[in-house]
Amino acid sequence: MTKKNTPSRNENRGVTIADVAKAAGVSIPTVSRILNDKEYVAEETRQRVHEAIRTLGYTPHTQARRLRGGATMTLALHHPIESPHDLSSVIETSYFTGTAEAASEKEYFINFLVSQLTPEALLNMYRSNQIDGIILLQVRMDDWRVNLLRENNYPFVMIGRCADLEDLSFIDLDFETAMVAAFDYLVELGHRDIGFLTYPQSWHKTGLGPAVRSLDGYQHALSKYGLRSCYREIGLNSVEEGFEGTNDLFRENPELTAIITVSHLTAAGSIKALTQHGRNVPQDCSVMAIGFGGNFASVVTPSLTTLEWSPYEVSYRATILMTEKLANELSSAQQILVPPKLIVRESTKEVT
Amino acid sequence: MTKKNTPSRNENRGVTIADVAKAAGVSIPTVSRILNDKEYVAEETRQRVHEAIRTLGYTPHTQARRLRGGATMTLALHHPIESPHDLSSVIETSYFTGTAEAASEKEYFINFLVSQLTPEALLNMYRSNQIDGIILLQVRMDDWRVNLLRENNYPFVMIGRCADLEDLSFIDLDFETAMVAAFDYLVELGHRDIGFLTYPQSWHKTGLGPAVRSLDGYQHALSKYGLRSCYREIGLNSVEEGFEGTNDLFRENPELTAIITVSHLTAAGSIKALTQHGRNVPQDCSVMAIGFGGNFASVVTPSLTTLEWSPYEVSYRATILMTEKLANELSSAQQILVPPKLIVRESTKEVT
DNA sequence: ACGATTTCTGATAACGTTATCAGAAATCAC
DNA sequence: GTGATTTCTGATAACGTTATCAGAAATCGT
Repeated sequence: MTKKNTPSRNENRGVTIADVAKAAGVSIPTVSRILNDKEYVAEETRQRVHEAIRTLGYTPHTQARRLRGGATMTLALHHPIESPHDLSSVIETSYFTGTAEAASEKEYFINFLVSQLTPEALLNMYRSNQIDGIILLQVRMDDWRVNLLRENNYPFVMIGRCADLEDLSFIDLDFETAMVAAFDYLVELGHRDIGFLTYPQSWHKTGLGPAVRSLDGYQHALSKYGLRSCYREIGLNSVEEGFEGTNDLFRENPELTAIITVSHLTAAGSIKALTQHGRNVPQDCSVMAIGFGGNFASVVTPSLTTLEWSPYEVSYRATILMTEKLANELSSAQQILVPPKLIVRESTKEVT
Repeated sequence: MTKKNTPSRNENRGVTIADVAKAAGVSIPTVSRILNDKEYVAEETRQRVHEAIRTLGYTPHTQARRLRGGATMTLALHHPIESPHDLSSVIETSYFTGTAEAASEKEYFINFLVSQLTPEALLNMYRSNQIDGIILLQVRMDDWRVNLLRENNYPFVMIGRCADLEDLSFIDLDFETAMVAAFDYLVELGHRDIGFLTYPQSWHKTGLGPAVRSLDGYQHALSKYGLRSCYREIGLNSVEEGFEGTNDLFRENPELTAIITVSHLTAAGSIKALTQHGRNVPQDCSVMAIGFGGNFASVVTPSLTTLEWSPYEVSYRATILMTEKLANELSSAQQILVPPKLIVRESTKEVT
């Protein structure tokens, strides 16, 4: 077969359903029926075939099943990045594992797309039968992926929301509600002057990032409690932006007793800025961060009170949703909003 | 076909090679030959078939190709964890993307295994033709996965090293050499009393984690420069362990002017401990951390001088290695050692 | 005891591709 | 112009599975 000096890695071509059939003295379709738990098989035959399967160490050929079955049993998870190097956060680990775990439970395979993906390449994934469906990360208001897949009627599920989604399935975070919960907590502690350090309005408008709509939530909360608006937009998710944003906020609003920031790093910058101006956290000013549940919040001093969400949970549920959709188990589009949780740690405190 | 009220998502069953053949007025094998760039096809025919492919929007059926071709064109990346929730570091994002990118370039699919994997399940991945090969993360000295795959003669590649590996392919970090480089740098700055905060000896012995053999490197370096050994073992990778380990070190060795720690978090703990005892970093004591190239090193104050390695690069190269092995492009086992790089930031300084 | 049903089983034909062969057409050598 | 070679093409048979059908054996009702 192969050259003598390059030892073939497949001495035995693998045991097939035909081998099992022969060993058990039955026909191939009978073995197939037993493998797939179809009705109308004699108990005695079943025993004999299972025995043969065990002694031969037979396992069905996945590729053959997929070809015959007409489904690839494979999903993709797509992150819309420019370069794979841009993926440098623990969030992705969490997204990956959540998706992988759900897929594994549903006996699906999962393919992570981290390269630049053209519209043509995306369609090809379906057309060439590489995947049955796709889970889209970081969906924006106007997202070419959504438009394309919708037009072509290919199955997909979104993490995040886009415009015009009445018939689409998605899972997203409900920061609109969560911000009000955060205010419930802070107001209870006596805070009346609460600042917000957030992403630019344009990001909220286009729907970029998970904390989208937290600005809407902030404004709802203000009107609920009749408080004064006081927020500032920062550019990037970084310690520096948090530092400078906080300085800006306080220059014009020295009366603030609490700040909510849009990420952990920003919060770290806030604390740094406050400390430098002689305000201790949380004694002189409380800080609350929006963020995914990593361990960063506990590592910082003081540990951060957060409005937390879990990429693992979100991607897990999105993946289950995708499999249900493919199994036609959904009568209509599912739209799931997950409320982030308030986790109180050391960086918030009642007003003294 | 399907019920009227559940709109089938595959109105057209997909265009096949037969459709192309008919449209171009040739036989199916001819189309196949053109698709696979075989020799002996008339230029005129080729044109006509390509034209048909284009107008029909044909893409070859991946599953059919795999069945016929006898290869799954799929790899797995396995991380030996108890629960997927244990994967909570940015390292994994980097491992994932490196592997995914390499696989994509080589036109392989990649499957991330994050669930608990039994030996039986591992063998089944091969036997049921789900994968052609696997990339093992976190290989230990005595690793059941290696033993099992070796016995069964299934292709795999390791990230990390095990015992008795003369005929095995792996990629690992060369911390033995890197530690000497770190000493070259520190000694140049005038340091003679250099402490090391490292994992327990047992971890080094069993080969757990990427910084394995850094202890050997430390001892090589000491003997190269005739310096005194002074290290302490810590339990976990955490700020607290770094804090306490540093306190321990200094209690018995107050003359230390530099510390090398085994991770970023540990280094953060070290800095905290030193500062609390009135020693400023780097003026009074230098701190150097071993770590993967995330952005944490730059976020800390002072930013950390590190001995850095890239999980992206390591997994990328491991994946390429795996594909080469499967393509029989390797005449012998490849054993690659990647030297971590010394990145000088703010936490080290010459002795004054 | 007899036909009607229920259980069980095996031929056969797909799923969409590629490898192998052999035959037809074109080119070459002389 | 003839035979040998080179190009080109199409039947046919796989790869390993499952769906469909029809036939055989067992069970049932009366």
